[in-house]
Amino acid sequence: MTRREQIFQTSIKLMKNKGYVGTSMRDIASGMSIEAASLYNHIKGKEDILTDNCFELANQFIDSLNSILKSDEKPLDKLHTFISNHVNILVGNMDAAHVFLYEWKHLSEPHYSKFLSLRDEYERGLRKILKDDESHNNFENSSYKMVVISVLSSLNAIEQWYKPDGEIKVEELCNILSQILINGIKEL
Amino acid sequence: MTRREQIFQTSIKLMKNKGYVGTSMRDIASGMSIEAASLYNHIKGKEDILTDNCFELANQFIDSLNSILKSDEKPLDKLHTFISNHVNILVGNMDAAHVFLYEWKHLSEPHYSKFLSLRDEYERGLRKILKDDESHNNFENSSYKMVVISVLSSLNAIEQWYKPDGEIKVEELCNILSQILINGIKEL
DNA sequence: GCCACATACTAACAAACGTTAGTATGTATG
DNA sequence: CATACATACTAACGTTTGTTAGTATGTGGC
Repeated sequence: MTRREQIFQTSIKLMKNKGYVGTSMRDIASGMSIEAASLYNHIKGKEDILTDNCFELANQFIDSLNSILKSDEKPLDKLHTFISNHVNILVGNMDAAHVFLYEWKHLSEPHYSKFLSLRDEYERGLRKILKDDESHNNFENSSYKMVVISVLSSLNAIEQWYKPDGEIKVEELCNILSQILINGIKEL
Repeated sequence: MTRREQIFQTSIKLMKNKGYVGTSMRDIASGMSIEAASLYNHIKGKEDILTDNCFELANQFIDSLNSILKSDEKPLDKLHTFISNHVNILVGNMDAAHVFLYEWKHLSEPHYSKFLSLRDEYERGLRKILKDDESHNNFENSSYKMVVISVLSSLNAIEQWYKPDGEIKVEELCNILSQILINGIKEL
């Protein structure tokens, strides 16, 4: 791992607890046992950290989406793959995911707008996957946004409680979440 | 509305966009067209704003929970009431809800710990309501935390997209969300 | 042995931060 | 008229912020 990557990792961990704005360059430096000024040998500035982290994850999500959209799976299988990919990206980057989810609003332009448009693209992708699944094609149009965001929120909540080293394995996690989302809490 | 309440309202609106740490006393003052020092005639300090906001909402949620727990509704009806109450509190305080949900981590002790314990109490309450409903009493124990957080996350996500003046009424919102959560997206 | 590079340091900068002290002004109550 | 209160101001404080400039040290390749 390069020094730059070490800095990112340290920063993300701190920002998860104290937020992007609440984490100072001196906090980060201190976490690496160096001086704040030394950080600038490896990164251009503080926002580098946020920007890189947010788009690194955003691209993973978008890549996953695109590979699903152009696959020839059946609609319901696409939904399962979507859930599984989403969960795996989250679980594979627990700290980074938190910052990605809750600190992106501190991006400055043009990154802010770019990020929002990627997020929109992802939500429209999930919407398409849901619409193509004819086993529940009787949503009202105005309900889709609600459904899409509910599903994503439930998935993203993993970051709040999942322990990668705990007793629940990732595949199991995907299965249970698919169950809850598709069949509801009634039938688990 | 007292001057103090006006300050809170202005602050919450700013903090929704720029976060608690990212919103300065001068930002707030500027939003009210006064000087930063003048704010201190009405509040003790910056953290007053966050603390008051977080516990105002937390108490609303806890009050709702307690009235449900001691009611004699049937379990499934309790769940519906829980969802309805939760949604109504959120919708009745859209800006405040955002700050409540995402900025509480900047509370300092002892508020931070107190807040966490209220949150825990609320989650345990929902868990009890779910467990009492025998129409789906076959959860594994380790799944309950997941279910509770999934439900709450879906409900809390309302704050991200719901427009109180839009075409969807609050009762309708509660009904659709109950459907999605209880029966899953499959059967809507 | 020399050069390039990665890595770190000290010192300092201007700006922004939350907050305090002291004071002025209007308005309502007695 | 006097007193109290709400509300606002200017000025300043000590601290923290992100960042830059300039310099030192070690390590690997030619």
